[in-house]
Amino acid sequence: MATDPRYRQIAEDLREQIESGELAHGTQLPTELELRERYDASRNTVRDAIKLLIARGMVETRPGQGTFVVEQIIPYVIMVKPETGSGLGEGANYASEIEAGSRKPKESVPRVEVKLATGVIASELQLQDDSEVVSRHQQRYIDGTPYSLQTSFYPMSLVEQGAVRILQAAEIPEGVVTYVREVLGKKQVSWRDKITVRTPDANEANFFRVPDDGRIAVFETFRTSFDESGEPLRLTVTVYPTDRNQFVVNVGEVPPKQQAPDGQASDRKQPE
Amino acid sequence: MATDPRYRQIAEDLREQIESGELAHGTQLPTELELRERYDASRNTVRDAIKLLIARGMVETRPGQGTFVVEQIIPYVIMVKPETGSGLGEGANYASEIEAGSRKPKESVPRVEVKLATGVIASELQLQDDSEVVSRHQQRYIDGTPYSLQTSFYPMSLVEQGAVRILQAAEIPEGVVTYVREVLGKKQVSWRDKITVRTPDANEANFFRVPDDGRIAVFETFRTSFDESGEPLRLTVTVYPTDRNQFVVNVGEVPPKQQAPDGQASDRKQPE
DNA sequence: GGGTATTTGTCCGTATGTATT
DNA sequence: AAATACATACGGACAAATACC
Repeated sequence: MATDPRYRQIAEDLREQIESGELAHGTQLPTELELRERYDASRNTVRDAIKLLIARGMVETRPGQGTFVVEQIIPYVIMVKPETGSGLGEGANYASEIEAGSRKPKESVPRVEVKLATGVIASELQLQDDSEVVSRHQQRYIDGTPYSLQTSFYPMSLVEQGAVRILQAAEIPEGVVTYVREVLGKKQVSWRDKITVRTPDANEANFFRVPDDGRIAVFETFRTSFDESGEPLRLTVTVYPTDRNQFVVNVGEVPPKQQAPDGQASDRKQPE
Repeated sequence: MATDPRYRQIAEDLREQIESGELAHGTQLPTELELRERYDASRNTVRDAIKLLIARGMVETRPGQGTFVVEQIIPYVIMVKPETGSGLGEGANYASEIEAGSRKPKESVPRVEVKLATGVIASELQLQDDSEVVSRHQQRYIDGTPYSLQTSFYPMSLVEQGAVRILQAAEIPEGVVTYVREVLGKKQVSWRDKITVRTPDANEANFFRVPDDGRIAVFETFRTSFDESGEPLRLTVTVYPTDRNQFVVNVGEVPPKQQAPDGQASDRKQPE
């Protein structure tokens, strides 16, 4: 068997030190020059090893300071399906999807635009390509840290039928879904969530304060909501960083979970 | 404003060519030497630009051949919640979670082990640390390509109560859940799914045939199933590559989706 | 604020190895 | 076997960010 390249050997050695706890979370690694001497390799080779650990999300570099083992992140929990009993079709205030606790959600004033539906938007809302839709975009924070970017798309027909407040660039306190139900009698009775993962674009990387080199992916969720007649009411596209979020779906009456800080990932199994 | 480093400028230029369709999916980029001349930069700088595009999942390199724009992948759709009407608690045969069509699922013979529960496993199954659990591990394929790695953990108490076939290293055609219901009368009435994303370990990267540098993440899902008394029956941990899978959750009566190949991601919105 | 030392980031040139055709 | 193209590794120079005095 071929021996691993030098930079992989070095990365492997550092990885073991990190996983064994020898290098604790948040502590600084030896500098590149020290590692260069320790492993008797060139600085560039050491840097290649570090790049590998960065790609695996184990360390981060801070120019002028050094290289550090990343801190553990306690993930936010996103409930896809509300607890049974809380009833469907609320979901206007996203605070309900956040685990209770000391966490304080905050959201920006929506930016409202009228656009032409294309691609996924048209297809999910079952509209012709280039139909008009209203787009409402918000940035959301928890405890001051960027949490998600969300854009909801509504068919323009809702506005034409009288739900004009959808066009207002202001929060709709009772929620758009409640508003549409009150004005038009259209009730959201079901939805489909699609959860995908991709690399963030430059804007998203900037907002979430993650590196813009694609090494931290984002969840992109598509929620298409339907009324009783099966007609799509809206499409909500939400983007979350994968490094601090997880989704939970409850099916049936699930017993409440006693809070455990949820240690590390499971020990994994090898395919023979 | 500071100008971007050369390698980012080059990456940006190539990115635009790819996204504009000038460089179609599957086509070869100019070689490093050609790019070196075109951009009047060193080969190492060109390589840094390509590394950025690799991290973003836009291109791949093949030694001896060249650098290519990655092909579009048509994702598999994983249904988290079965269509209403299909009843809960089947889910033994995972084929049901795959979209119908020409796709042929296949799974390996389970590897069965008795282990001590630790961390998440103990906590999800509400067992003491170091209690015994039965682990059943399988590799699953669709159309011959690696699809997921799955390990289910069962409390040893199920075996002690008489469900001895859980220990057999062979498929249980009717499904373990059905078997447990028939033998012990314990019925799976609910479950909780947790969906997270992380980088694959070496074994997973090898099985899924993705690069082992962490640039393609995996979904790791935890499904904890409960019986009528709220007692955990099993924990199933499944790992899927994020580059070819997506999750769909239906809540309420969702109208069937007319099949559209689901073009590109939504056009994204900028945080002011 | 300024100056200096430390540390990582960028960019270059070169040589050699390995995979593929 | 030869040619091509990417992978690894080295060494060097300077820039940029940070911390400290």
